[in-house]
Amino acid sequence: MRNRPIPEATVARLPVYLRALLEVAEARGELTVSSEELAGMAGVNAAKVRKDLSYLGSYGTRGVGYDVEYLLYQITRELGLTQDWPAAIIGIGNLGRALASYRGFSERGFRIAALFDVDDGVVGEEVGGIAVRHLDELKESVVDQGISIGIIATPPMAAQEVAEKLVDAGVKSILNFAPAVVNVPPDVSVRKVDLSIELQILSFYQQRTQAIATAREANRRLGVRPPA
Amino acid sequence: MRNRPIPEATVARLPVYLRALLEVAEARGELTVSSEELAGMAGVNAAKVRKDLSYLGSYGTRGVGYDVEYLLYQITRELGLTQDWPAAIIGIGNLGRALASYRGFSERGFRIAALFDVDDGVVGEEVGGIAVRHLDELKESVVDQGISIGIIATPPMAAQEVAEKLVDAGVKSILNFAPAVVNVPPDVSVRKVDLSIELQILSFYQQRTQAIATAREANRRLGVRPPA
DNA sequence: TAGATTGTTAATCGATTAACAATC
DNA sequence: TAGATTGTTAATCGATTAACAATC
Repeated sequence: MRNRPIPEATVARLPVYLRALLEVAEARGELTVSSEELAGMAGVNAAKVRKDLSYLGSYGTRGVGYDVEYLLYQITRELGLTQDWPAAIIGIGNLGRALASYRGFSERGFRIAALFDVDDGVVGEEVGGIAVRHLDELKESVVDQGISIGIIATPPMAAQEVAEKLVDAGVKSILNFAPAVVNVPPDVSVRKVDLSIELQILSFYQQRTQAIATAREANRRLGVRPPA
Repeated sequence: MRNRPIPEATVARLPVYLRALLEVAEARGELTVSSEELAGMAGVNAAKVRKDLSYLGSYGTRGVGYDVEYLLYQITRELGLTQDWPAAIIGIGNLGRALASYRGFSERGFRIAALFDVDDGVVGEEVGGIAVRHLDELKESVVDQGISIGIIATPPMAAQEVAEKLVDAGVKSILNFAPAVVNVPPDVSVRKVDLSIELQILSFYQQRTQAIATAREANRRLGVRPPA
């Protein structure tokens, strides 16, 4: 099934399959991989893997599996990773610094091309081999360096303003680490990573787990047996 | 509607409403807030807000809206944020350090209670006011300090082993920053934050945006008019 | 009462999954 | 051919949304 828009849920899993395939390719020996194996590595079930991959086209062989190299290439291409998307980080605080020196980005083919801040104590400093520039130079830098991804690592108050500057400079993809919702035109993609929210969601499930454990303990004391 | 399990999608949005409500409460003046306002701040639609909040119980007043303070309390309680869930970070590299000194956690009520690494060059060092201990002391520390959340910030190779140690120590909630899938028993919750995967997904949408722009440009040149 | 806004229903949409025919 | 595994169908499930009666 070609040329149908790929579901969002599938897009979100493609990078997971990609990583699993890279692992298989590294381990060598195996030239093909089954949906069952891939599912195990990705932590999903095999039907989902096959359905997801079917959106890219019919790249498997019945009775055999998927050619590792070929599938790697197809997913890489589908995700747009064959192209260079230089990124800029705005807000060079603790988090911005960690992101700027995060090895994982360059390993996965993403190039941090510029850093920005508004604090004169930070502007000019070199972080991870790149000099921090003033936010006022954002637009110029985006155009000159062909930056296509903006990574917001500012305090929440500044996030919306920075997002607007990025949009004004022509950036169409934003990764937002600031604990704030930013509003952008519909042709701009924003993904939000909020560390505190992740912990808060975890807190909910932790509480639930504990409630279950407490109930079980109460039942045990009362001599209630759980259903077989 | 009480005592129905709250949908996962709703749980994931509660922290967003919480943040919006905190903003409203800070701005004062307004003692109540409508689903419409809340939706605007959270970046969702009003029907979703009302549906989500209805899972917590009927805490709104028709024709008036939601009492800000009361709703704040209910969401806080529902998420388990009235309790103390001490967290430990394992892997004190760049990311681990950033997380250890991340203000957002303490602001949102999460306490980083312990840090662990296996590198003798790092063990003993103090990061964000806490001495890094050796991973071998994990279990002891988890029990002594009542740690209930484990934050994995190790290289991918170590992630599974660390997850098992956490589970063995009795931890039921794990936040995994390592670019690897970890397998845990079904009673343990894992949330995964993968910075590279976020960028890869963004790359897909960036590519799509660009493809659309290119197609539009081609149409323009050919004199094709978009449908009104 | 008139206006505002919730809580809930029901329709719709999208994602998941088991099952199996197709086919290597 | 027999065994293995894909690709696709169809059933099911869960999430979203518009609409509106209930009610402040």
